Amino acid sequence: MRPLFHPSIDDVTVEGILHALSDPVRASIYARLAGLDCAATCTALQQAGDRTIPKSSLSQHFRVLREAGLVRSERAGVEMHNTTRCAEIEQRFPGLIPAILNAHRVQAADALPSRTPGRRTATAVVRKKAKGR
Amino acid sequence: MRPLFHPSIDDVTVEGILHALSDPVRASIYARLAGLDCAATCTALQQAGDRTIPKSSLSQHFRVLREAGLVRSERAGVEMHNTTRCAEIEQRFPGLIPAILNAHRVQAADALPSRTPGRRTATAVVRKKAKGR
DNA sequence: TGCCGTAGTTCAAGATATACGAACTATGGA
DNA sequence: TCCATAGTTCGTATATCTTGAACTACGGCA
Repeated sequence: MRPLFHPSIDDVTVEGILHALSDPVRASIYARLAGLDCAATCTALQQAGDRTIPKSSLSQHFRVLREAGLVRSERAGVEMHNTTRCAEIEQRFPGLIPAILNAHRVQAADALPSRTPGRRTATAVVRKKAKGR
Repeated sequence: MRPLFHPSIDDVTVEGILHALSDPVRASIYARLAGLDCAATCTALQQAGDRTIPKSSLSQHFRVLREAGLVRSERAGVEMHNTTRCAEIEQRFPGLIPAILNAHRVQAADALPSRTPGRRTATAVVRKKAKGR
């Protein structure tokens, strides 16, 4: 089993962060982790919205978050303790993470009243509309 | 030729925006467009860093930006006039775009002094490091 | 009106990345 | 030593991205 890789804060890129958080599952995981004031195990964050993420996918998602520099994962006995690296990132890219988390909140608040279910990315929506090309 | 699709501002998603801007080429295009106070044609933005983007790729990139709700494209004679939809997005997701653009600036300023060339996403960097697994 | 040049789009196929079940590893008890 | 739990890695099916080649749309000019 490869040891977990955490990039130095100087190697963290905007592209990496945006890519990591452009996935609804990862964004949800990260938002919940950021809302906590303590570490969380992977399985504690296995529910995204209405569905349960398979273990293998969950592991990949955590790897992406970790390699983007967004979370720090440390083995603690049989489980894994995940924490955000908010403070470090705030120092390097001031305001970025709060703005993204806030935007996610706005969108979630927006979607609820009309019961719009599982909105996907703009691209996905368009693809669906334009299917019969 | 399909008419150009622009999502209503209410259909614009955070995921779509982050995904669109998580690509270095698109981020560069968008940043330069946002820095302008007038419309720009596609070819005017064809240089990204040191390389020239092929026309077909450029077209795809503009489609992604457009469908994410980030830019508005209007045909003007033989060419295309592209403008950002900053104001609309600022209203829906306050602070998001400025934070991202600022982060890109920080990163660019960071990379120059040490002449670090064409940094890729964190994932790509890691993949390279871990190639001989 | 027909023809040409320019700007951009669409198509197709190869490269690359993602999702997830099955098999595996690491750790802590009993 | 054996088992259960938490997570990782592998393999493969699927989706997305990149880009050259072919195409469309428009304007200008003879």
